[in-house]
Parts: sequence; C-alpha cells; structure tokens
Amino acid sequence: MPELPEVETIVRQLRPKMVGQRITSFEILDRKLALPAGEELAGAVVESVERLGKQVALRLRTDLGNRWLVFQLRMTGQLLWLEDYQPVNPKHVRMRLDLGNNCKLLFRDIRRFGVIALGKSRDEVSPVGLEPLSAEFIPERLGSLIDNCRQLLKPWLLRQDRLVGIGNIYASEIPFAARLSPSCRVRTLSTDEIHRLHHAIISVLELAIEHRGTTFSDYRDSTGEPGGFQKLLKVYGREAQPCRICGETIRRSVIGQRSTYFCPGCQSALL
DNA sequence: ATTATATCCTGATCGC
DNA sequence: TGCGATCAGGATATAA
Repeated sequence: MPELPEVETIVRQLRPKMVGQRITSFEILDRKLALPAGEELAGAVVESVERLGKQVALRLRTDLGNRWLVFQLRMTGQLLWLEDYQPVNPKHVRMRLDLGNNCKLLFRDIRRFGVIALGKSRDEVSPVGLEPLSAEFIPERLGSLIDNCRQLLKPWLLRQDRLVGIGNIYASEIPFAARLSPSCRVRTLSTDEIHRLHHAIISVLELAIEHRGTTFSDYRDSTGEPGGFQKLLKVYGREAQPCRICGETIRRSVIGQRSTYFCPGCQSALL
C-alpha cells in the first residue's frame, strides 16, 4: 500500500525521466476512470513531478494553461515507467501515457481503488493536511493539530486532514518508534511525548524513503522493483514474533477496523 | 463535532 | 480439485 515513502520513491524516480517530456497521446483502459477534459493532455509538456501527500502529481503545460494530473494509488496502484519496448505484465493496466522516444507511463491497479484527477492549480489538487517532512512541521504544530482531539493515536495518525502521507504500516511503526501505545488518547500526550511522536514521524518516514519504501504485498516502484524497508519493520506484520528491542511478543489488535501491531514491552499504556 | 460503519475491488489464502 | 468465505486497507459517504 503506497504511503508517503513509497510515493516519494516513485516521484524521485519519475522526475528525471519525465520532466521536459511531451505527452504525445494517452489511453484510458478502465471506463471506471473518468477524466473530465482529458483531451487537454495530448501535447502537454511535463513541467514537474511532485508528491502531494500520497499522490503523484504531474504539472503540465498545455495550450490552455497549466494543468495538474494527479494519481492516487490507494491500495494497489502502480506507476510503471517503460522505455523502448520493455515488456510488462499487461494485466490491470488502467491508463497509459505515451511520451517521446517510445517511453510510456503505465497506471496499473489490481483492485481499481486508485483515482486520477485533473485540476487547474496546485491548491485544487492538494490534500488539506500538513506535509510531515516540510519545515512547517515542528512539535508545537503537531500539538496544535492534535489540540483537543479525543481520538486514539493510531487512527489519528491515519487522518489525512491533519498530517498527509501516513498509512496503516507506518501508523504502527511510528508509535513503536515513539514508545507510545497505539491506543493512547492523543489529547493526553505530554509535551515530552509530543516531541517523541514528532521525531518518530520524521525519522521513520525518512528512513523508509532511504530504503525505497515497504513492499508488503503489491507495492512496486516505477521500475517494478520492491522496496527494502520491510526488512526493517519493527512491529507491522510481526504478530507473535519477538520484539527486536526487548524480546517481548509482538501483538496484533484491531483499532478502527484496521490491523494494528505493537510491542507490549516497549509501548506503555496497553490497550 | 466526533466516531463508527459500509462501500469500493481483486487476489491470496484457508477450510471443507 | 474446486468452491465459498474471509481478509487485506485508502479514502469517502453515510449513519449514529
């Protein structure tokens, strides 16, 4: 499931390949994908490739002005970059962009939860939450985002209207790194705990980016390669295995209908 | 206002 | 061998 580190990995790979390239043609192969005014895409030039939360955004220069083409990969979406006649698994391809020199960008998506949108400005296509790797994200800002919220920590981390980019894997890994229970109430966190959480969010996401994201099932980068961070997961998917820090048995519980993993030894205030 | 639940969708897995 | 049930979860709409 592509979260911030996985999407960042894809964006960093696509940027040098795509910037300056012209979209010569495109095809939508899944009629579930609606793209109003999609005809504006043909002939557009890619000005930049950016990550907006969990979205991959292409800023395009078209005859009608700037356009933003954004891909939400959701559960199983992949953006695959192909050069020349490089073979690819043709199944589940939902959209194809043709660029110069026989290069193609394929949007593959097994479960078809992914979404494509076309907007006229960055604001129009940006998620509302704060980027956790931006300079604005400081402990005091985290505190004000939490404010008086009554939610448990783990579901709070999944809220894209507060912080963007965290999904179910990192929403377990971050509380572990902060030594906080995923089921503690965010409003009860002390100043010290807010600082630990702030540091954990940044360090876990940055380390995961260094390792090109986590492949648990379907995630692949734009070259089709899996990530490397799954080898470094401390709790996610490790139910009944020993904690790498304290040796206690990692446990799984369901919070907000989602699997949640934690170490009862390292993370206080258990469920 | 907040929190819980249902929905979308396919492939992998499991029990019989 | 096959078949049905279950599970995985990002985001959103709707219900409580």
